[in-house]
Amino acid sequence: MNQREEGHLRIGELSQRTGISPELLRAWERRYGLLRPARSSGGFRLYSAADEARVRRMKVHLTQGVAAAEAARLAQRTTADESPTRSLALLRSELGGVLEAFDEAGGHRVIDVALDSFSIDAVISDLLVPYLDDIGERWARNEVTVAQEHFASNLLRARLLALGRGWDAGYGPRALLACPEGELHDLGLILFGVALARRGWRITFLGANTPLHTVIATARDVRPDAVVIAVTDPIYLTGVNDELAVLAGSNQLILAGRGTDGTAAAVGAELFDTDPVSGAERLAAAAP
Amino acid sequence: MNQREEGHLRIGELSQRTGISPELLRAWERRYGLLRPARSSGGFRLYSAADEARVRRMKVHLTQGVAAAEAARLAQRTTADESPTRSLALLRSELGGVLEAFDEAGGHRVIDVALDSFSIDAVISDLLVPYLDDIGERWARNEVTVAQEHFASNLLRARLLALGRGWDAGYGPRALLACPEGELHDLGLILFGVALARRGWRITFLGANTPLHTVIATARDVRPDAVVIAVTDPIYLTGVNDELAVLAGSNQLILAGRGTDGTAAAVGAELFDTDPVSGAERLAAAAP
Amino acid sequence: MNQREEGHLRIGELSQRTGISPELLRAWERRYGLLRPARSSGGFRLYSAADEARVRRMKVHLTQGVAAAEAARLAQRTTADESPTRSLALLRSELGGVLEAFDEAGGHRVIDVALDSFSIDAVISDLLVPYLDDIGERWARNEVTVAQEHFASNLLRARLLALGRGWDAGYGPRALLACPEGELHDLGLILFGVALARRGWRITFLGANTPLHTVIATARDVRPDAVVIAVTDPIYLTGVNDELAVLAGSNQLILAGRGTDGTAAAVGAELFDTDPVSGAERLAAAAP
DNA sequence: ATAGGTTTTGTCAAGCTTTTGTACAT
DNA sequence: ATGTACAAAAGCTTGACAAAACCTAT
Repeated sequence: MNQREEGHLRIGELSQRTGISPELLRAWERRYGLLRPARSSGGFRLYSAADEARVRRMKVHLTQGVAAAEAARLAQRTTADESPTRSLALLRSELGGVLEAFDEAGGHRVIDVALDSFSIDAVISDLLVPYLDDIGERWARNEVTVAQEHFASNLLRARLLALGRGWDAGYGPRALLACPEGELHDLGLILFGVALARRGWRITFLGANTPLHTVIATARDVRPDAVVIAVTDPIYLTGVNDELAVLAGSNQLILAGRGTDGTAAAVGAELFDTDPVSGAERLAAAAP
Repeated sequence: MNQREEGHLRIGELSQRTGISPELLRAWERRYGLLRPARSSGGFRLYSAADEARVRRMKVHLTQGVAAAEAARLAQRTTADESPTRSLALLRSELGGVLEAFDEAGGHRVIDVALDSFSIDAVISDLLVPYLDDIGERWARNEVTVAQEHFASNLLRARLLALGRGWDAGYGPRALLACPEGELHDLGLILFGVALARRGWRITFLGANTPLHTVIATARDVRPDAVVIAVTDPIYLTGVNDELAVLAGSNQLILAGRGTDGTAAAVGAELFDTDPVSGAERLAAAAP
Repeated sequence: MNQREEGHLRIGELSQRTGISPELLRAWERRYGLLRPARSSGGFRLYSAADEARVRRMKVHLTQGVAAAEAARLAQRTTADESPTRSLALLRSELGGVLEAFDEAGGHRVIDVALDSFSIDAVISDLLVPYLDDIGERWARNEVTVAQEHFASNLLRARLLALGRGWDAGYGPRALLACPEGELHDLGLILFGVALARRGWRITFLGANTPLHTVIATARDVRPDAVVIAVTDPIYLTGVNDELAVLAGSNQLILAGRGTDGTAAAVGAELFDTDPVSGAERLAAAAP
């Protein structure tokens, strides 16, 4: 919902659409704060679709005999808790249920609902990352088979890579993404890529199990603005400090994953050990 | 993008095509940067097809009452903004904007984004069906021209039939799909076919304006597990009760479309008056 | 170019045929270089059939309102790239070119073109399999970096998994697909899955690097009609004969990949060592 | 609800240049 | 056939204008 509230209407059009006079619309804004229009450079009010909806609700309440001040409160409140059908927490457990039963259609359905109701950032942070953490833990406790984990990963990977299609297009800065040799789990890296692409970066994706020397060569080739190396376990960074240092020498190098602080300090890389969305946000905020 | 990136039109021709005066086109360029034409060696403006599409989108927004400055912003955004995921509701209004501006590339782009981000079921239920309902209503209110409706229908039909490619193959039960004589709108039927094919059924598609005796003959031939007759208006079912009864006698017959309950009861058919995806789900759930 | 360079028309005749005055034809030649007639010994212009076609295209563009200078450019250009369909062989080298340059958009474009003009089976057999073989060989000869191979694989995997979306739905027999532990290349397996799904089978996909004991457990769970284990190298089948035998005991087991004949014979599995499409066809033909 | 001032936006005009079909002289 | 000339049509830029729509404050 961070998005640009669009469809900017001027007061005359809103008046026509809703049947409320401009004067009254201004009065409702002043008296009850019902509307909070943007302004044009010259000062004209510019209303969003949400504003229009609020006015309509206000009208409904008025015709039901509610007093204006109260009607305005109701009209606003409804906006606030216009909470999408199901919470992401709920969807997370649903996702686990269907994926671990090898139910492909069910998996896609849950993701459809999530993407339609929430921003991608939210879906990543509050559905996918928690679910992946969760399945990882349960796998460690032997509550989930490798097959279930594979099935879930493959479905999610397919879905996320489809979301990422075209992430190399545009004009923004470019990031080169890879997991080092041995590291086979690239879902976190994909999540990071999707979140970063949302912020206007272009992504060149090398994926799991990529020897660092080839990352170095590719970096020379595509000249990225940042190189991101992600691991799920610091073990995959043993013995590659030299190569990391080379990368850090000629690029902004980011190490993502828990337990990588030591290595990051040693080779002169930045450390990102939080969730993918925060990481993407942090990188984008410091953009060139 | 190898396509006619050019097709350079001069301002008079663009004016004729779009119905916007040359002066105004220049003003929009100067004031909002809506157009960025190339120039001939002598300084004449040379507009591309993308420019033309942008002008058309601008017009659409203007007729919807959006102020010129904002309309220009919206008209530009859809082309420029490759942003990955939006909600299906948002995509719906974008789809309307581009299709009603006769912007073919834009239409495909919106559908691409939708299919990348959501499953086909969701795209049908929450993007295409609502959009078709919407354009139907606005057509009834004379807010959309026949040409716009035709353009949109044809683009969507082509796209959906491509999705349906190969829907006759496989192992599942078979459905025979047709609209009766006089009924020219088969998009709903195609949507139903796509949703049903995704559930493993094989589809034999006869399409719009098919006399029922032809359907009867075909049903004898291919022996479908279900025959689906869809209409947008019950008027197309007048005077064919006998033929429908024949169909219902030897097949599972389904009538789809609002206002068909009377006929369905009279001839012994099942009534499906909800959206295509639910209908397909219902039929598939009751599978042989 | 060797073509009937003849048909030599003089300017009067060309004028009559095209309805363009001789003066104007000469003007177009002088001003835009639209025509490049041969000359008779006496200096008369002698036009070829290509010239005539160019004039006709020029006329078409003019009636569409394109300015003369631009119409001439278009009329000439269209001649040049009049290559409607490219062969899959040609597309293969294009695909290599773009993917190995880390050009994501280009990769998708090539695949779009291929899928637009050819069946999925053909695209698999004559574009993707040959390309993957090719890149494999060049990788072995160190002509391709690991990064290039990873980039290409990830893009193709994303695209193919998108094609496979929903492959678990329907009524057909079910196949359980996996690569054994250690085997990280699952693209061939995905190709097989796509080809099989096109034939009405349902797919449960476990993907690369899946220990066989978990495949056994999953097979008990989802009761597939066939289990497909694919490798790129028989080395990944060492030491798992017992588990394969268990699988073969309670399922139709298929081993896919070159060099697996020994193992297949030993454990009682079927051997598929041809391309994915033939394999899928063979399995589907012997369907329950 | 009105008054008095501002912004937005479509339109027009003046003076000059480019484009393009046709005509004419050699 | 060639080259030049020409004039109508179409465009360009700058600047300005006025009606409609909107603002705030009373």
